[in-house]
Amino acid sequence: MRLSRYFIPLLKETPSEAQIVSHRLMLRCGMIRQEAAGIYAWLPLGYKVLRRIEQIVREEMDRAGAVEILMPTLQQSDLWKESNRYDAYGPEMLRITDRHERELLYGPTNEEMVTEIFRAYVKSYKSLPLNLYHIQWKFRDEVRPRFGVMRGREFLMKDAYSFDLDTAAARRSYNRMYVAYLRAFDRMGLVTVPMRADTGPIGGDLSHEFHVLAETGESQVFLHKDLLSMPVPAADIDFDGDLEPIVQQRSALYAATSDVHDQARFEAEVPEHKRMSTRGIEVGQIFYFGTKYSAPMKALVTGPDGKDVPVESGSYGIGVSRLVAAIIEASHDDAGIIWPEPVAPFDIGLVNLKSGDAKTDAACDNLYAKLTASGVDVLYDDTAERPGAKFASMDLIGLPWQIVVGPRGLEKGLVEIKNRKTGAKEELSADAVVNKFAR
RNA sequence: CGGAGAGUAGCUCAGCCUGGUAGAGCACAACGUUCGGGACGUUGGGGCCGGAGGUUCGAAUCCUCUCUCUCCGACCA
Repeated sequence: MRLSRYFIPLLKETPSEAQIVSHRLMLRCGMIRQEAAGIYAWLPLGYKVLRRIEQIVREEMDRAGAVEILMPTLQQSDLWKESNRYDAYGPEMLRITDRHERELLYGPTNEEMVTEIFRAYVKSYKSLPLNLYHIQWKFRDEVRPRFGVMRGREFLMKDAYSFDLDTAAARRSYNRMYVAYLRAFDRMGLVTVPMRADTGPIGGDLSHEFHVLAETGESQVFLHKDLLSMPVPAADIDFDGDLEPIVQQRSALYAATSDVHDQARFEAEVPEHKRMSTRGIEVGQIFYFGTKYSAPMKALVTGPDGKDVPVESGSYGIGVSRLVAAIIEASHDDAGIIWPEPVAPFDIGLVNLKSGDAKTDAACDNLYAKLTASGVDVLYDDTAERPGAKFASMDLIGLPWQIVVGPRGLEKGLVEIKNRKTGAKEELSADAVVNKFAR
């Protein structure tokens, strides 16, 4: 993409509303624009990152055997009355009345709707296990939205719902999501720790929150340090196999949010030099809640014994839009964002140091064409800005690599490549650069 | 929902106390000089001062109401 034809409204100054680094950087990079409290428009750069994160989540859900659907943002109140949550959910639920005076709501979550879909079609244990998920905008009318997309009212969430005949099978479904989450977050360059957690208003018996450790996190967390260096299951992990050991390996080590933290147990179980207390950003949560919805909503399946039983369920959320901010919190420096390669909005930034100079333009255009043709996503700064400004902008945007092309290097037939994370620079011929990055 | 604060140019803010025809820096446009880590000069465009009412000869400024946003606390992917 040529910068001169793109839309990245960079800001030199920090808008006054931004309190945390990710919010500040997202605004300065022109990734998002606030349209109302906790409601954001996603500008091209932000939207690209959002989609890349979404795609990783999708791939890992699919790998774990979940099936993607798309449910609407608006729901009728009837279903929520069936589960008795219409009143229980309170003012956080945005309620809307249509022209026929029907009560609608902007979905804060989808247990009811997915259960309705399930019960309409699935009657036999032979159709199980089943896991349906979607990636859709949610709305929760938070009293106090803040920190940009970290705590917006409208947010993009992946929510999956598992259906099983009995608790043992439900546990296996839960484990599949547990492992899928470890993999998805790892692919985004994040170190996350699953923590035993409160089940909150959604309810249930078994729940883990996945936290990214960061100073600006909203939750206080306590954990065994070894959890930070646990191996993440590889892509060829057998999701039909026994995943319990993977879950147990982590569950054996103490990790809890302040809601369920037990200081005495923490000190008893974790040797002092392994204790860690810090802040965490919750980027995912998984629940097993049994028949909480299937029983009142009569989502029954017939078992091998011919008897109808309410289906055993769990729900599994990932805050996709929150992850954009969480990744920035976890990966930045004074100059700007440092994108992990898998979620970077572009693979490479190409800086033309002397736009308008025939030789430099030709060299850049040539590099840009070759890299693009070989599948590399390049942001090509072909503007007439001064070099200093271009470097600052590129560092702010934080693409993993920068290629710098100027007359001085071209005299020697070389261009410079710089790694954003390490700052390491190297001079190479244009052909060598193409070879290095071509897919 | 309790407490605190802010709405003036695209952004950051001054002006308000003590009413008198709206300002700065950055950004934007033109020209010139520049150009390897956020250049400089000259000129120019841009704001019914969040909205409504009131006081006054006169309101960004004083009063009342209202809307929006931000921060601190209790709740949440």
